[in-house]
Amino acid sequence: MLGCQDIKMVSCYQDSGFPKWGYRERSLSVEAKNLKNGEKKIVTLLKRKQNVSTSCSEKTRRLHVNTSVSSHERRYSCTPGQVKSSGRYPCDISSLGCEERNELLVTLEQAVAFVTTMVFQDGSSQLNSEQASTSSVKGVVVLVKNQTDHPCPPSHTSTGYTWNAANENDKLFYFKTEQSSPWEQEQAHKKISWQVLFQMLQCKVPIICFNAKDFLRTLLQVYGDEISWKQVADCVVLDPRIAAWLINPSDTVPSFECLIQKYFEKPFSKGTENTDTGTLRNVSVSSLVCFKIKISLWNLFCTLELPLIKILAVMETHKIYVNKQELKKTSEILGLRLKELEQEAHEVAGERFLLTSSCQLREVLFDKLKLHMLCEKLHRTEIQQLVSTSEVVLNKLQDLHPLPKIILEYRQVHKMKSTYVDGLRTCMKKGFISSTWNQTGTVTGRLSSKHPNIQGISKHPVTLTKKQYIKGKEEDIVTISPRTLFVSKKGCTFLAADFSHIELRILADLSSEPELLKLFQEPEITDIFSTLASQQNSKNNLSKERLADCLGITPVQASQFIESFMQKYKKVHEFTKKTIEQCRNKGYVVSIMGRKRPLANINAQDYKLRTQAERQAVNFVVQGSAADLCKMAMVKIFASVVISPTLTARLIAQIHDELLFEVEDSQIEEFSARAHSRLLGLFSVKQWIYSCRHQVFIHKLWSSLTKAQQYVWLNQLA
DNA sequence: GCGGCGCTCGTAAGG
DNA sequence: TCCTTACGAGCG
Repeated sequence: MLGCQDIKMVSCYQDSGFPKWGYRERSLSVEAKNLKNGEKKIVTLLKRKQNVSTSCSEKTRRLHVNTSVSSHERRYSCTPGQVKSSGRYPCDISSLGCEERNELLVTLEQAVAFVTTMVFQDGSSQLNSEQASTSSVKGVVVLVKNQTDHPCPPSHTSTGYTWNAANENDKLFYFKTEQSSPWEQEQAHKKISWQVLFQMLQCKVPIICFNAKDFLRTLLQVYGDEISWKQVADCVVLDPRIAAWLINPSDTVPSFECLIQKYFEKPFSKGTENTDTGTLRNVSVSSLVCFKIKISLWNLFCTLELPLIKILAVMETHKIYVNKQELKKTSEILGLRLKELEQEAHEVAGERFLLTSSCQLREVLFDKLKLHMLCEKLHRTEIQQLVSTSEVVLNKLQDLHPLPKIILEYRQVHKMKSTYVDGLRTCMKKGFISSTWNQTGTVTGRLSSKHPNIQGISKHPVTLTKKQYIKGKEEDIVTISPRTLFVSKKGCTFLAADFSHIELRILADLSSEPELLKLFQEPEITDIFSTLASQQNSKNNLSKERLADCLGITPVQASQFIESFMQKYKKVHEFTKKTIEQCRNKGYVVSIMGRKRPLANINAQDYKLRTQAERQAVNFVVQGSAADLCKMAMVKIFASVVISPTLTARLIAQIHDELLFEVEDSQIEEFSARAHSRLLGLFSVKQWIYSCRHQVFIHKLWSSLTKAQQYVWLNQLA
C-alpha cells in the first residue's frame, strides 16, 4: 500500500528532556543557555520529502510550489541575513538586540517552512503530552527551515532516504508567551514576538505543527489584540496528526509518540528492512516519524482538512455568550419539576426508588408490576439482554400504568437540566462558552465538539405543564428551549446556513437513480418524501389511497410515486451491493472526496461482525461524503468572509449539515447573498433559534438548480 | 467504613 | 442504520 508514490513526511524529534538532539551521525548539542528545563525539551523538525516517482511528482509538489512562491521570489532578491544564534541554538528572542531582531525578521522572510511546538508550564510540550495539555503555555519553539537548495536529492527506492534533517541555514528560536518579567520589558518582548509571528503567518510558508489547532488558538488568545483572526485564517499550516487520521480514521493517535510508534517503528515496506530505520532505532535519544499520505488523500488533506485547522482554531477563540440569569432560573424551575415528578412516581409505584437508575426502574416495572407480561416483544438491552426501559418501551407501556408516562417526562426534564442547563453552566467562564472542536475524533470524517457539545444541543423546546413556580403568578406553562439560552452579541444575529436532506441527496447521486434525483426537483414533495422515507418500514405497507390523500394527488399518481419509491429502493440496493463488493476487494471504502475507511471485518467469518462492517461501509460512503460536502461548505464560506474587506461574520459552530454564524445586523443581506452565491444556493440561511421570528433569506435549493449546475457543483467537489 | 477514581453500561440528545 | 457526546448508576 505504501509505495514510492507516497508523499513522505519526516519528522525528527526529541523524546527525552535531554537538551540536545541528534540525527544519525550528526548529533548536535543544543546548549539551551536561555532556556529552563522544560523549555529545553523540544526540537522538532519535519520535512517533506520530495517525491520520487516522476508520474506523480507534479501532484506532490503542488503544495510546495503554491505555498512558497512569494518567499521564493524574495529569497533570491536579497542577501540572507546572518542571525547570531545560527541554527543549532534555540535562542530566546527576548535576548536579542535590535539589529539581531531585524536579522531574524529577514531570516524569516527567506524561510521555506516553519516547524513549531508549544512548551507548557509543567515542562511538557505538544510532542510529549498525551493531549492538549491543561497546563498553560510557556512559550513556543520555532525551527526555521531556510534552505535555498532543493531539500533532498531524489532517491529511487523506498529505502534510500537521505535524511537531511538539519541544514546549515536552519535557525532555531524560542519565545515566551507567558507574562513574567517587568511590564516594560514584557511589552518589548511581546512586540518582537508578535512581529515574528506576524511574519510567519503572512508569508504563506507552511507552518508545521503537531496539534496545529491548539497552537493557532493559543496565538489568538495571547496576541489577540495584535493579530486578527483573519490573519490567522490566512496562514498555511500542516499537521501530521491530521495526516495520520486520514490514513486510517479508526486508530487514534493520542500523542506524537504514538505517531512515531505507528509510522516509524513498523517497517515502511513489507519485506525490506530499512537501513535507515535500523540505524535510527539504535539512536535512543531521538526518534523519527515517517508517515505517508497516499496521493489519493493529498487533495483532501490540502484543500479540506488543512484549511479547517485554522477555521476551528478561530472558532474556538470566539466567545458565545450565554444568558446566565435565565440559566439559573430555568435550572431552578426544572429542579422543582423534577421533585414533583419524583414524588408522583413514588406514589404510583408504591415505593421509593431512584428514578435515574434504569436498574431500579426495571425492578419496579417488571419485577414488581410485571408490566412486560402485558406487552409483547419489548426491546432488550444490548449487552445484558435485559428488558429495556428506553423511551420506545416506556411508550408501549403508557396505557398500562401511570408510571411510564411520569418517567418519560422525568427523563426529558432531567436531560434538559443536567446536560443543557447545568452542563452548560459548568462549561462557562465569565458568561460565555467556547466549544472544543475535534477534527480527528470520528471515523466518518465528521467533526465533533465537546465542552459543551454544541452539536448536541436540543432543538426542541420542553414545555412544563405544572404551575405555581413563582408565587402569586399563575404561570401554568413554561417552555424551555436550550438554544435560546445562547445570546448573540449586541447588534448581531445568529444565522444558520443549512443543507437540506444532504445525505438523501448524496444517496440519490451515488445510486444515480434518475427517479430519485427527480424527486428533489419538486420541493413540495421533497419534505413529504423524506418523511416517508424515514418513517417507512419495509414491512409497513403503504396504500396508494392513503398516500394520495396525504399528497393531494390521484391514486394513479400515487401508485406511480410508490413505484418510483420502490425503484429507488432497487437502485439503492444495487448501490449498497456495489459498495460492499468494493470494500471486500480493497479492504476499504471511499467517500466522494477520497476519504477512506478501512474495514478489517468486511471479510470476517463471523456473520455479525461481517454484516456490521457491511453496514458501516455503506454508511461511511454516505455519511462521509456528506461530511466532505459540509466541510467544503465551511471552508468556502469562511474563505469568502476572510477575503471580504467588509464582512465581519464569525463562524461559531458546525452542526454537521448546518453552519452557525454570528453576523452584524447591518451585514445580514450581504452575508446571506455571499454564502448563497458561494455554494450555488445549496444552503438556506435563516435565523438560528427555531422560534422563527423571521426568515432572513429565502434560499434556492438544490432542486431548483439545473442538472448542469448540480453536476458543476459535484464535480467541483469531486 | 467512606470517598475518590476509573471503568462499563444504559439512555438520550444531535446528525 | 451508524457515529458522536453527555450524564448517571453501579461496580471494583
